[in-house]
Amino acid sequence: MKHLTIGDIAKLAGVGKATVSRVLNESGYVSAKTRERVEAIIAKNTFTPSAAARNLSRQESDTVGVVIPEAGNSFFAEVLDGISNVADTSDLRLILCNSGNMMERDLKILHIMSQQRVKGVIYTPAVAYSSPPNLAAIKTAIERLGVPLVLLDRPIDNLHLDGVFSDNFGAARDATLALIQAGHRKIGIVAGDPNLTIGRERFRGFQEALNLHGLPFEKRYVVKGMFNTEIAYKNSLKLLSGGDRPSAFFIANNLNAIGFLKAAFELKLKIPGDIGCISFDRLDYLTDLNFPFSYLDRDVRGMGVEAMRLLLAKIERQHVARGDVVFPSKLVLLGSETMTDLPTE
Amino acid sequence: MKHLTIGDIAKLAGVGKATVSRVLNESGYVSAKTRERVEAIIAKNTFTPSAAARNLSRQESDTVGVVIPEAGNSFFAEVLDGISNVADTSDLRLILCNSGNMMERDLKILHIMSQQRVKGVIYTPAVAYSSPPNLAAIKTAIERLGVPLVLLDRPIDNLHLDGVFSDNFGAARDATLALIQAGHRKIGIVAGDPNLTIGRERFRGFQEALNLHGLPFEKRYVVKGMFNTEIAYKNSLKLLSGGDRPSAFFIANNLNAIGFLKAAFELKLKIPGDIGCISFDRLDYLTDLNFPFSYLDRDVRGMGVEAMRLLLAKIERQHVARGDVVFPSKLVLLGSETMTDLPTE
DNA sequence: TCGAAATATGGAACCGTTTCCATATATCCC
DNA sequence: GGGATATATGGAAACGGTTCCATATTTCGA
Repeated sequence: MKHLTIGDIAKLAGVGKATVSRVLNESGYVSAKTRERVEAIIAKNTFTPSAAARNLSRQESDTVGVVIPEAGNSFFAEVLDGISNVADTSDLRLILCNSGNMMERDLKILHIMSQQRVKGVIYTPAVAYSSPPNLAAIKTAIERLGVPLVLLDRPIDNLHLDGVFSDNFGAARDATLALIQAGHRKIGIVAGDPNLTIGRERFRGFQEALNLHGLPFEKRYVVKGMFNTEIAYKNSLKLLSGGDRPSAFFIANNLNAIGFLKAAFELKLKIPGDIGCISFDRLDYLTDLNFPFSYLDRDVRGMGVEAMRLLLAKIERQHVARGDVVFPSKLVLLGSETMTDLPTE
Repeated sequence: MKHLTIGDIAKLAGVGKATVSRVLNESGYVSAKTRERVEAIIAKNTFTPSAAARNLSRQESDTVGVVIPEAGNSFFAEVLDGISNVADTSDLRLILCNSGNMMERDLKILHIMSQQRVKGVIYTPAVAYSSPPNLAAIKTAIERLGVPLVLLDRPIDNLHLDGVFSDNFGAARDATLALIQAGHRKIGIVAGDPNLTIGRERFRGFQEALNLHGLPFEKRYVVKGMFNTEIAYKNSLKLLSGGDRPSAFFIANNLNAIGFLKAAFELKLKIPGDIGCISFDRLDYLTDLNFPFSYLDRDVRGMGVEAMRLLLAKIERQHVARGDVVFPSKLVLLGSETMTDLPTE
């Protein structure tokens, strides 16, 4: 299955390659007669121009790179939906890479994107690159890329890059305040990944709320969830089945919430009643079903759309004013944060 | 940000372009001394070879295309996770396109894939292409593509193409039989999209089960779900709130199930008890939480992995024996299919 | 009617690789 | 030591487009 080339078409139409190129791109001068003849030949002969040749010649590609850490995570699926829709209307191709939350793959992927000469990259880093050598590595990888880059959801420590983020600190604080408001005094957290800034920020927000009310921070009420359902489940089970457990939890994300809920249900704990909770991000199907579970709501698909728009702006005007987009989180209280029993103290 | 070329490296190292190319690809003869010198130059100077140039020269690309109908659907997110992991280990790039279940975009996307000169395509069609003109259109689009193609989940009517599928008919039949087994006699269906073969097959399987037991097929017990949560919700609400409703439903997929459950919950119907049901595919978070909802289980991620493997096999040996892979569906009965009241007849 | 400007077209260089081929040198076996 | 063979290397021709430039023709205004 050999492909016809622009030269073949030119020969068939009895014109020069340049003319065929002009017809294809609707650029420059071409007489109506010639245009029609060339178009007829193309239609009859199944000609598909090679993107590689075009990209090489034009010294630019028609693709943007998308790097996500977990393709299976519904959060990123929804983000991707937003991204792909904007890409489609802008006639851009998407090269998708999945880091699996592994730093080494992250770095390798950026190198791949560079080889592909993408016009820009939307990037959710696998880790926060906190340690100096790692930071240096990611920094040079991004510099070598040499094209606009937009971070999505996760910042990189000590390296300011534009992106679409959330107010993780504030939202976590507000959620925790809502628990306090509801009467809880012994409050725990199903914490996220401390290797990620968003994990640490949500943790800080949680602590801040305790501070504001002079409540003590108890290390034993911290469940390591790691933004992972399985880990959150196991560790929640441990704390919840012990004698001394908090009356409420702030849960750092949706995956943690599922793990936590699984443990709670397994122990026949009632929510609310035995235990109150609020989680960061909605719980997909559960929320669709009006399951009375309180959460911090974000427009996830919108974040994808906005990331792509920001990237396009940066691609067009090479020096767009530095602008983070911070998406608001709206606290949606459906009852799971409440306390059935009055506080005992 | 100009990129260095192989020629620049060659000049710096005092060798020919061909030699640099040999070093990069570890092909042909290169003396150890020369190799080291070239590698040193490359390391020092940040050289990233252009994929476009390589592809053009080699007359083949390093990418495969993935066409999915809904990036936001968790089913495809999980499939994509499987696909991307295999692609990663095979050092292939993924070009992702999202048809949004629209036929026209489907066709346009295949054309894009052709321009990209992908090595192969994993393709979930937006529709079944049942009408002759549409069938002709998709047929020529695929022929023009001229590379191996693997269908995923959805066949194309009257055009046999290899792919990774499920036994939709048999699984739907067995699920419905399980409802009958549980004592139900008035059984409805929340049907899928009749524009899709999988929608029709699941419908047929449902009818077959009724037939096997001499139960009448009642058109008024059919809820049009269209594999869409919102539509399934609205139409379920209509039937469920009426006076004459079935005691059980076979639900054609996960999105339909969410819509159906939302309606049932809203009407305070208890499952099981007031109503029994089984759905095709698991309900993500709900299933994770051991929600007692019966479903037909498939290894979704595995389907993605298998599709990619099949594609790779076809790419390597151009004429791999025609082989569909049919993934089994396992019926997982957790109670929602049961009947609390004994049948009245 | 003439010259400038607009329109139309094709040749050829170029984009950055790979790969074929020719040539040169090193190695080896008898 | 000499011819066959293995090793090493670079020049040059692809690959399939785009675009600059030169040239030819047409249009148009004064």
